[in-house]
Amino acid sequence: MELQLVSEGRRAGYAARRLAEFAERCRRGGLAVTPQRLAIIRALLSSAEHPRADVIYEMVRREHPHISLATVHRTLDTLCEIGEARKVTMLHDSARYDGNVTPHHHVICVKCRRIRDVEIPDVSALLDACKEIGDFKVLGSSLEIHALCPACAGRGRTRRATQRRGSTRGSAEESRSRTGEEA
Amino acid sequence: MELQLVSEGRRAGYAARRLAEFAERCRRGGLAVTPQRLAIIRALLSSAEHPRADVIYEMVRREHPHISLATVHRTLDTLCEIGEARKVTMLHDSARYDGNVTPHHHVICVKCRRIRDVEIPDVSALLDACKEIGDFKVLGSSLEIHALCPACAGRGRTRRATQRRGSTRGSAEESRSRTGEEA
DNA sequence: GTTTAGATGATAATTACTATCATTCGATTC
DNA sequence: GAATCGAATGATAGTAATTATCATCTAAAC
Ligand SMILES: [Mn+2]
Ligand SMILES: [Mn+2]
Ligand SMILES: [Zn+2]
Ligand SMILES: [Zn+2]
Repeated sequence: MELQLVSEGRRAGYAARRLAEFAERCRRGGLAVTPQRLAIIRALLSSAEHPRADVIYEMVRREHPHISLATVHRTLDTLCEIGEARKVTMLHDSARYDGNVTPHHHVICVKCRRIRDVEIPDVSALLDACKEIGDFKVLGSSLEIHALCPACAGRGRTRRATQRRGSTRGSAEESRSRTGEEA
Repeated sequence: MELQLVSEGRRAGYAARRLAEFAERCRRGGLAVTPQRLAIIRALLSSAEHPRADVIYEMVRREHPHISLATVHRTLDTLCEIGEARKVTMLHDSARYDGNVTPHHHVICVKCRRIRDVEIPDVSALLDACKEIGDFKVLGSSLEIHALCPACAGRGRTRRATQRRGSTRGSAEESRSRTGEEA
């Protein structure tokens, strides 16, 4: 199979549609439509680069020279919470190490960040067969499956954590998941 | 298809084999076999948790109370460099945001961290059909395809960066990839 | 226009590394 | 087994990327 990058045209069309509906979606979600929020979502949607917060900051600063970097961080986080944006990986805040260097994939609990190995021959085969995508030379791949672990799925309304850095840390479940040891 | 977690038995067997060959592999790679390195790889291979550096530190400290956290960070990094360990994601050092909230996947350049969208219907279909893996309830997924972008693939021996946090930053290529703007 | 809950800006604090450097030690050589 | 020496380690300072705090401001409702 021949995999393709998403074209800039498709991306831009999608972005334009999202942007048009943004204010309405904010109001529906009970969020104020501020110039800062508009500028930030516009910057994010204008880029195919999956930018970092500091990059968004630099972009937005041209139109809003007084905006605070903290506002950019906060707003991007808020956008993720209301489903207007996402992070490319949910494991961006600290390195998780793996002694298994064979190709494999991971299930990650979105609440406690417990990670377990999965093997998915179909996906691995598909990707092994694919040596390039667009003009990128493929080296390998890793699938991150978002899930709820048994502990977090069972009566999950405790701690509707916002998944901010550290916001879920310190709970019994969390610390168990962070010991790194077998039961 | 019924996806399964990798069983603890299989994991432990693999870990035992890796550990047995570790000293030899170090020597072959020109690395000294120190008690700290042995303790760290043993801790990593004893866990199915994909632990963070601080978790490894706590585990190792029981046997080596004088070990430094810096040594743990350094050693884990070294282990990754010689292929004895890996990180679960290569995007762990800062958040990358995405305004495209439809399910899709990403190609990531391992050198400059440029990220582009990819759609892979086969993978998405496979995962959509799968509601649980072991006792984890699946919510979604995201495939991270490691690759070389056109810019980095063309005469790539410049900066054989060790992929440490920031070690590749500041290059022309890198800063271009971090502007988040279209050409 | 007034009210007010939520948003912002300035800035301090925190987390997770990363760099520096004096000291120690594993491996090789004798 | 002792000498040698460059790599490895520990202690600690420094940095980057958030995250928290709080006084001030403002969008939205009335
Ligand atoms: Mn793994
Ligand atoms: Mn994307
Ligand atoms: Zn969980
Ligand atoms: Zn690149």
